Amino acid sequence: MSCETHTATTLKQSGQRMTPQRLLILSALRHTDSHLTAAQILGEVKISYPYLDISTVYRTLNALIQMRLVSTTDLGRGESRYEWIDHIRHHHLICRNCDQVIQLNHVYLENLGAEILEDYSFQSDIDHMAIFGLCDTCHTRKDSDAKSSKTRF
Amino acid sequence: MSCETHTATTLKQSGQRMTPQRLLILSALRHTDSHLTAAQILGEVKISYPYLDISTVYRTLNALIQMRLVSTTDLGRGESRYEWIDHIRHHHLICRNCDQVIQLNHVYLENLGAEILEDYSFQSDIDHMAIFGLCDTCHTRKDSDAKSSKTRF
DNA sequence: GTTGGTGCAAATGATTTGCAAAAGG
DNA sequence: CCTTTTGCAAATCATTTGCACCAAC
Repeated sequence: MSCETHTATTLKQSGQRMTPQRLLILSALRHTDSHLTAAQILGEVKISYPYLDISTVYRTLNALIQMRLVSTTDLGRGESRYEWIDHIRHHHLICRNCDQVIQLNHVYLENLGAEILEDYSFQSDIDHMAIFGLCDTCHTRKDSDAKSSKTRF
Repeated sequence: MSCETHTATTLKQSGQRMTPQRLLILSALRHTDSHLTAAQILGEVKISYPYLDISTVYRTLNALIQMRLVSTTDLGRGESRYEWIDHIRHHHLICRNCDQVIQLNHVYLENLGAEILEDYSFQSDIDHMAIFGLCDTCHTRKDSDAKSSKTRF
């Protein structure tokens, strides 16, 4: 409840309105511990409210992003994923072979932003990064394939 | 020349062919020091060979990516950019306000890959990352706007 | 009763695919 | 020759937009 109230207030401050559709989209985002695509959110909400349109999902998401209540991550392949900003700060390791997503603790990137700021005067959005690569399983498998497996890093 | 020969050899090893189209696409990628979108490559090559089709560009790029001769970076907004892997290893700081791109020296990410490998057994592709944020100019301007500017990092 | 939000349908823009003709090795 | 690559056109897929109607406040 507190969260909905908070969102409603933030919306109001931006001169926007709280609607049942927005409440449902918001709820879908909060009741998952992973990222969701716009299509997934649509599917989720349609269970209880079948009239929802995908365009409303996008419009709502963009509004929430503007207000910094939701974050987007582009996990490649042209599909963006959306996540409620409420969680512990974390990042993602995404296997480019099996698409597995591993959560990466924030400590690994803690200093990076500070260093970049100091040297480049650039304010990095290192809240929520996506790092691609190969997971252990896929890496091992590729090695045994004994192809031209150059070790990177 | 040496580069084209190298590419031709790599192609041959993968059971693929060297065609004039591929040579032109390759050349377009090598004669720029920045990233190019598929459309930009098409435009570039069309100057000398107007029959080239966008689908050929994509097919060629994917072949080159498979062979690890080209890298892709998704700079957001659904457009991928492609770059010849030949350069000094570097990364990009992209201002989400003015779209300015700053090159980031690789040293800043040197340890990250090693740490992640050690702790998560995940082989990161940290060859070429895109970090979003606000450049100095835009950050300063936003501050003076005196909005809800939370400092991140 | 304004103004902003919604659903619908159609547009957009990047990327992919089916297919017959053309070209590489 | 045999197989891959190409150009073209049409198909996808995610996302956006115009518009008339509807609902917050």
